[in-house]
Order: sequence, then structure tokens, then C-alpha cells
Amino acid sequence: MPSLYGKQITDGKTPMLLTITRNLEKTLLRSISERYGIRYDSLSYTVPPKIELGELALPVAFDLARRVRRPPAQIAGELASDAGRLPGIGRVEVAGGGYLNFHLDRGALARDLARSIGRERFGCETDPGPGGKIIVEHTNINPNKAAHIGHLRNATLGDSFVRCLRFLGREVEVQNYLDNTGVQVADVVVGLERMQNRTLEEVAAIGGKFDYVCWDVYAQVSDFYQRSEENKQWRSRTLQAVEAGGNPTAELAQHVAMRIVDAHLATMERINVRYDLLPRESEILHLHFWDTAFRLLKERGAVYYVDEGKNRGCWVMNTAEAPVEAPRAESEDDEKIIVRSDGTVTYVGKDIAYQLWKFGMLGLDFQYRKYPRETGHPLWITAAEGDGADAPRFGHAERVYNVIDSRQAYLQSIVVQGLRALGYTAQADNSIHFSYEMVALTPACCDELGFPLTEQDRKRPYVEVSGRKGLGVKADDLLDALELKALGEVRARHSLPEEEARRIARAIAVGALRYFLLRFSRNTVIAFDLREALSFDGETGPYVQYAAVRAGNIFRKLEESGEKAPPLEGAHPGLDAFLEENDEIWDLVCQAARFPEIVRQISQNLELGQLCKYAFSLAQKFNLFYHKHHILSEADPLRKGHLLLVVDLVRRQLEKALDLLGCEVPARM
RNA sequence: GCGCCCAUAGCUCAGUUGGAUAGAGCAUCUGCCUUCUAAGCAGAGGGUCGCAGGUUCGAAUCCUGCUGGGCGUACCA
Repeated sequence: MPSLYGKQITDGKTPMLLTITRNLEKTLLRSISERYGIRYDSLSYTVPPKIELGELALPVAFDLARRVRRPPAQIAGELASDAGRLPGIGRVEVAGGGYLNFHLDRGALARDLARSIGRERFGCETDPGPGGKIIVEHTNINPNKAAHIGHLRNATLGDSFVRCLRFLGREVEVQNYLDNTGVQVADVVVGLERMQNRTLEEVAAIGGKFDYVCWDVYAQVSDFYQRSEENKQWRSRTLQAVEAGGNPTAELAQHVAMRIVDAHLATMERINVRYDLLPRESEILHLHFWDTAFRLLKERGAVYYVDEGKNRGCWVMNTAEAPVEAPRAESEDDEKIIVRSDGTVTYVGKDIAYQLWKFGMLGLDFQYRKYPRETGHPLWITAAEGDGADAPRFGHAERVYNVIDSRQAYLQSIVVQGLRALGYTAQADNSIHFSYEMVALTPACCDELGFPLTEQDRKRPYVEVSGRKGLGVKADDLLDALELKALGEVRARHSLPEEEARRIARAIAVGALRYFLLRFSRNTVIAFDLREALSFDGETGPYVQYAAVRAGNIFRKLEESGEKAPPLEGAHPGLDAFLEENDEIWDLVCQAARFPEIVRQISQNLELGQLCKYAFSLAQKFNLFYHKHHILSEADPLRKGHLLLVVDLVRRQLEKALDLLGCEVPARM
């Protein structure tokens, strides 16, 4: 029977509830072994359907019943008597024909949670020995056009995952890789230089939203290539010039790439996404990362030169599971080109070098420069020459997560295969493709946005976003629409100074957007629906934010009337009886206590949607509580104190959950 | 062709440990603002968990086959 928490990665902190369940597991495993002579590696817990039935349930008696051929309820009864005297557990019951249901000590757990929250731990207890550094690579937008909704899904997944890991006490380095020497940049350079005949000076003089300008240029360049063979040749020529560097075309490419990078950073800052390092592909090339990796790959025979057939003149990697001696024509299908016949390197090739560097296995390092941003968060970029500043020690990770959409699974597997071929088995095992499905547009949405569709596309459930066709919803446009709508809602409710109203509208817009993109499971294709994305009602970020704002208002009003909230680390006399008598309120507290457990699960299954679901259900339970109990007018001071404590616990957990989702709690809503 | 993924309420989705009566939101309908803000709350209707077998005390969940759809299999990424 698999463990509740699956394969453990060494996290820095342990959820409070987990300490209780671990104790319980230890005791029960021993007693099962002694009573029935059966050994399990671990026990799996579930949550009972109703809080009246307890907080934890074990279905282990059903499995034992079959093995020892006795009724499950009888077995559960025997185990119950063994587990009744553990710290933190109030009582044990047998229910549902054989479930072992545990009722926790409500007062003790609530007090522990309050103390933990007071110490900014939110229910996590410190565990010794955190693991090594984790690198999370995300965003990675080709710096040749404006960011679109698909990129936003990537960035929010990556960013919230990073927030979760850091919450659990892990050291995390966030890298946003810039493919500034790739084909896509070259395409825009061809568009500007060859199609529009513009010089660097002329391009530099282009005002307004440069990423939007390039969006259109990129969408037109396919046509340009199709017009003549000569046009098409500019692609390869330009790419070679860009890779080589030190020529006007390369200079233009770098101007384009870095200006677009600035635009992307600005877009991501709007939704609270930050990075630690911007590794550039140009440095992978110019600092000979690729040359070194290439030499290693050749020495190990992981790549070989092809002098006949369709891959003639290329260096390739054989991707067949077991390399077989087959006729050329057949093995060709299993070859992935690493170096093209014109001598340029594919993305995968450069990515192998980059991945080796992330683990500190290349024996080379970048130079670094500070990259100025106004976020307060230090950002660095790789450079051929440093600026003398004291850069942190980048790279040298124990584990690497690459947040990349599922369509690139094949390429990611080749990178890992490259590591394996070089003998870096542990690093290959610790290279994790954080895979997620794309964001697509429904045909209806395309109509609404004025994109023409073919008859064939019209029949599909959704159409892929395509930068090449200029088909997609730009990130900034969507954010603008969200902010505008939110501003309208704010103004309808409050008369506030313009600046404050806008600040609140921004927080709501970000809350709506990030929640919308995170709430789906990773392998669900998001068929983008504008109406749904713009919604602030129901299961949305603003719903959760609203609950947090309501909770905050109670404390604001309390202070305005000159009263004080009960301290989190107080003795709270009478709390035990209060929680025993109020199942619904206890259910709310218990849900608040589960928070770190959810984060821990996410660190293992990478499903950020579970954090959304958690925050939403906590907000839902809070709204129910808020509706039923009028706190400030409560006459009984003791009861009022308990209610305030509950609000405080929930509010702090809600705020932290929102923080991990990358959402802020506005001052009012 | 081969590989991976998906199919759950009218719509969009949870249900990643095989467990108790399959859950949310939206939409529809009925109520609730003199209150710590109604971006809220309460209630109603709505299900052959794609189909057919199998394993199991127990299957939306695991296995096999089928049907329908998506993605990948580029000298793009």
C-alpha cells in the first residue's frame, strides 16, 4: 500500500499534522505486525466524508480482513484499542464497516496551529537537513514577439511552484532562459532587415510597444519566405550571422532580443513573477559551453556524423531505445539532429550544455552582470564579461525542474538521454520535465477576437495559439482587459482616490488571471474562454481574495473600536469546549491546519491546481462561517475571543495560500 | 505507422492513495442586503463517469480491447 505522501523528497519543513500521522503510522505498523504478522511499508490515510466522523481515516482493516480472513470491523476494533493513547489524538472509532476513524484533540491542534502561525510557519515544523539547491527554469519565451496566454500559464505554474518549494524551506534558483540566438529571433531579424529593409538605427527608433510590433513582423515573415527561394535562404544566413556575432545582423538581433526581454520582464512583473538569473544562449555559444559539451558527446560516442541520406552533413544522436545495427534508411528515423549541416546547433544541443551547467558538470561558468529592474528583487544576466559585481554562486543544483509544455516532451527526453550518455545518471534522474498542456483558443473565441479560421479549424474543439500566424491572445491585452473590468467593479462599490482604485483593480486582475491559469490540472488543455477568464465570481481568485478581505475587515473594525484581537500564542481558556461543541467551526480550523500538507503534496505531484482548490474550499468554508456568526456583535466576550481566533487563523492561512498562488490581498474589495 | 495524453452534470473542470452517498463553478429556477461589504449566502433540478470485457470485499481510478478527439514523431522550439 503506497504512502500518503508518495516518494519523499527531502523538504526543509514538516507539516504539523504530519507529525501526528507519522506517530500514528509507526504505532499501527508495529501493532499490525504483532497482531497479524503482516508487514506494510506504510499506511494510507483518507479524510472522512464528514467532520463528525473525525479528521483522519484508515481503510487498512479492509485489506487485513482478506489476508487474515476475519471481519474488517473486528480488526479495526482491535487496532483502535492500540492507537487510542497517542499524543494529539482524542479518540478512535470504527465506522463504515471497518474504517478506523481518528478524532484529533481539537483544542491542542488549534493552539499548536495558532502558535505556528504566530511564528510565521503556518503549520510547518522545522525538519533538520534540507536538501541541496533546486533550479526551476520557466517562462523561456522566445525573445522575438509579445508574450501570450500560453506563456502566462508557464510562468504562473513555474512561479507558484517556486513559491511552494521556498515555503517548504528549499533553496531555489529561478532561471528564465533567453534563446537570443535561435531561429525565431532570426526570423524577426529577417523581417526587419530583409522584408522591411530597416537598419539597427531605424529599428531602435521604433516607439511604442516593440513586442507588439515584432508580433506582427513575425506573423508576416512566413509569407516572405514563401515568396521566393532567395527569401527563404535569408533564414539560414541570418541565423549563422546571429550565432557568429560581431556583425550588424547579430547586433540587430541582440537589440531585438533584449528589447523584447525587457517587455517580457515588464509583463511578468505585472503578474508578480520574478527571476534570479537570465542565462543567455549567446553565452552558451560564446563561452564555449556548447563546444565543451559537443566534445564530451563526441568522445562518448553519444553523437555521430552522418555522411549520407537525409541527415547528410549533420551530427545526430540516436534515440532508439536499444541501438540496433539497421540499414541506414531505417535508423534515420531514430536520429535527432544536434548540429545542422550548415554547422549551427539546434536548441536541444545547446540545452544539453545548459543542463550540464545547471548541475555544475560542465567545468565552465558564465560571467554575470546585474540586470537593473525596479522590483527590489536582484536579477542577474549572463555575460561574456562580468561587471565586477559579486554575483551569487549560480548553478550547482541537486535537482532541476524545467517548466516546458508537453509538446516538448520528446526534446526534453533527448536532453536527459544526453546526460545519461555522458554517464551523469544521478543528474539525469534529477532532471525533471515539469510538463503541462498548452493553452488553446476555442473557435468561438477566435471569432470573438476577429481571427479568420479555415473550415477545418472551425470544426476542431480548439485551435493552437500560433506566434507564426499571429494567432493568440497577448498577455498585456488580457491583463489590460482584466484591470479595466476590475476597476469598474471597484468604482461601483467604493469612491476611492484614482491611484488606490487602480492598485486594487490590479490586484484583482492578477488574482483572477493567476487563479484561472493555475486551477486546471497540468495535462488539461485550457481551451481559452474569454468570459470565463474575465470572471470574478464563483471559483475564481477574486472569490478567495474577497474572503481574505472580509476576514481582514473584521480586524480593521475591531481596532477602530479600540478593541484588541486575542494574541495567537495566548492560552485561549475554554477553547477546547468551544471547538468540541461546534463541528462546523472545527472543520474550518482543521481545513486551515491542512495547508502545509497540501503544499507538500504539490511539491511532489506538481499539481498547483490543488492549491487553488484548497484555497477556494477554505474561502468557501469561511464565507459560510462569516454568514452564520456575527463576530463583532457577539455579547459573550469568551466566545467572541474564540471566534476572532478562528478568523485570524483562517485569514493568515488564506493570505499565505494566496501568496503562494502569487496573488495579493487588496485593502478592500 | 509508432509514441504520449484526453473522454465525468447543458457548459468548464476537480476527483494523481483503488475506499464511506461521484463533487465544484458557470448557466437555469426559488429565496436572503437596517448586519463584520450581496465579488456573498441558502435551496432546487441536472450523472449509463465514452463503449465492452476483466481484476478486486470494493473501480471514475488498475488491466485488455474498441470508438472518438488532441499532441508529438522538423536541419522550428
